[in-house]
Amino acid sequence: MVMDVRVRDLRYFLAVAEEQSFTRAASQRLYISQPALSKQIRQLEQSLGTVLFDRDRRTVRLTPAGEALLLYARRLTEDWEAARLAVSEASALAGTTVRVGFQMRIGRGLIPAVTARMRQRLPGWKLMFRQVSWADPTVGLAHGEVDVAIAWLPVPDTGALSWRVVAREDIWVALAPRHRLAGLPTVPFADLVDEPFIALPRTAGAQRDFWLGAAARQSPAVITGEAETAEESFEAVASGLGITLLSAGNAEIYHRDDVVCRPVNGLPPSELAVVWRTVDTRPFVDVFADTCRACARPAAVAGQVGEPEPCAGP
Amino acid sequence: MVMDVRVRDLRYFLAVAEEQSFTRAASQRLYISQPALSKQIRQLEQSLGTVLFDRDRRTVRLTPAGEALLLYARRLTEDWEAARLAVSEASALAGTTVRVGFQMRIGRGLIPAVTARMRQRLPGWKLMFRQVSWADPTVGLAHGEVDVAIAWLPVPDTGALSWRVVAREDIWVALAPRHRLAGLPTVPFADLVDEPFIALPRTAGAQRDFWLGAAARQSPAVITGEAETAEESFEAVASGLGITLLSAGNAEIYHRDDVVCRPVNGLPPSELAVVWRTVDTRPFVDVFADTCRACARPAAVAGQVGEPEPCAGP
DNA sequence: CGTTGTTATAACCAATGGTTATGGACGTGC
DNA sequence: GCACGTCCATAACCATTGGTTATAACAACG
Repeated sequence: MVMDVRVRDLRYFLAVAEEQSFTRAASQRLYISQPALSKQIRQLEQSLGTVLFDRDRRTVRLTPAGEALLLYARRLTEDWEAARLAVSEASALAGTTVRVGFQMRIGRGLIPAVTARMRQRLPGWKLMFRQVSWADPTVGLAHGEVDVAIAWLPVPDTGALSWRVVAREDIWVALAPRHRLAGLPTVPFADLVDEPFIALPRTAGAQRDFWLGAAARQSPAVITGEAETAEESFEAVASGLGITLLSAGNAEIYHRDDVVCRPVNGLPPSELAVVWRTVDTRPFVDVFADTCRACARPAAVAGQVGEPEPCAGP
Repeated sequence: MVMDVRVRDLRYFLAVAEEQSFTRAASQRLYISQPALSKQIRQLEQSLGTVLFDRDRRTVRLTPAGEALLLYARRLTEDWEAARLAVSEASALAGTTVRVGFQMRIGRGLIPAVTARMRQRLPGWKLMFRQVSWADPTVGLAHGEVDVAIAWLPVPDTGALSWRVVAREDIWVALAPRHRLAGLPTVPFADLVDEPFIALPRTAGAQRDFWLGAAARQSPAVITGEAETAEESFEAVASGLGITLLSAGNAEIYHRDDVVCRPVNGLPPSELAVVWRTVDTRPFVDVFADTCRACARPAAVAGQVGEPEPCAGP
């Protein structure tokens, strides 16, 4: 029987070895419960066929077998870290993948069209999609988790990011079916200003404000919950905890029976854009952005020339 | 997010890289289904944030990132193998663990008694138990998987193994509840000779013969199934596929409602022994064997002086 | 056009990895 | 001696992961 260790098992082992305590290693280094750690170490011992720790009620000490594993555990975890770095570098240098960040489902036929176009313009390249939480307003661009992003504006307007609009849509509101406004065909935003809202995380910045309708407010919104993903947001709405704004297209894409979506009057439309780091001169980034724009609906891009526009935030 | 790879993931990756085919790697190298392999490689790619294989309907080729991982994957799998060997050697040399092999549950109060005694005689040592299949008549001793074993005789009588009897028990038979002999208080073996038996694996050798009642047979047994563990054997008996012999103590230990056990007349008793490699001079092996004998029931060891006795095999 | 071979995806179930609750052993302080 | 706190192990339970079979889509070939 070949026992295939997981680097995490080795991290667990190292934590216990260094802390000399299951409880402290679990709670202070690994952030798991003590029984989970006890169980994992026991399994590792059984797989290896030997005891790695001498357990005394007061102390946990490495056995000679445990000492032997200690050296290897350190080496293996370091080697794995080096492997990940090598893979990341090779990927970036060889450039066969475009990593695309997104916060909400893209839909709108955009990705199939872009994928087909990219296949012609950059043969052999692949698109890899990464969902990023609303907590990161740069949609993974700031820390290089992705190469490009498909994001709802506004994104941080510091000049670090550039974008082109690929869709423009009216604002809708998501309500619980029993909400007093659920029966209206259209909802004036004035009727929503005092409603409890489900907000984006604070770190979302201007995006949070936009989706609270800040452009049409004179005072802060009433916030009864925060959500990091659209899924979390809809769950909160369905439970009656609050309401949330969304684009018309997303009202359709995220349709569900336990949430009612209605058009809202009195708010500026929302815009979906392809976003990239301004300093990123890698050719595939341009190709991707151009391709997205070429695949966008004509009405969405009229009048937008790719320059950052003033933020409507408070 | 720290991604903790498992050596098995790397083995999967290496198999695909070398076969250049998911289907062949899955079925011929890894013995898993193709979709499972597809899913695991996809997950590895997502965790690393890059594509490792360019997939074409006809071929699977490594990307540059995949090539980078290839080197590390080989190194990590080799390092892990070296780690396991180092641990095994350290364990054996340092000697803080007695690995005890067994094929059937030991019971009979033996292990608690032995554990307590060993704690006094070898402070700091631990017992680690390994269940070994009936396919290995040496109960893990031949290949060094264990240091000592608690096994039902006969074990291979080549001189390589030594043993001391710790329990002696009459033979019982396990029958399906609806079996024609299930209602008898005691069953003569003559009534069982033509019954279909569940046998031990062929590789079990003399043990297989013993538990088919070879000592009282003139012709081969009728065998309708084989089992590698007691659990498998009982399942087959309960399903009506055949019958099996067992010791009196095990009839009690393995009691279950869907199997009837009855004493058998006409067969020599069975013997449970502590077994070790004759050439194994490590002191803890002697200590363990002595301790087992000291804890055995007096009636079991009368007349047994620890020498290998003639095998009753056919 | 039909057949074959390949990888991906879906639905489902088994196995693994986590949680909280509890137990037993030990040490310390009163 | 008793009460309490600390520590690791175990049990019961649930969520997540890893496997299966079935199926779909696509490309190549005859």
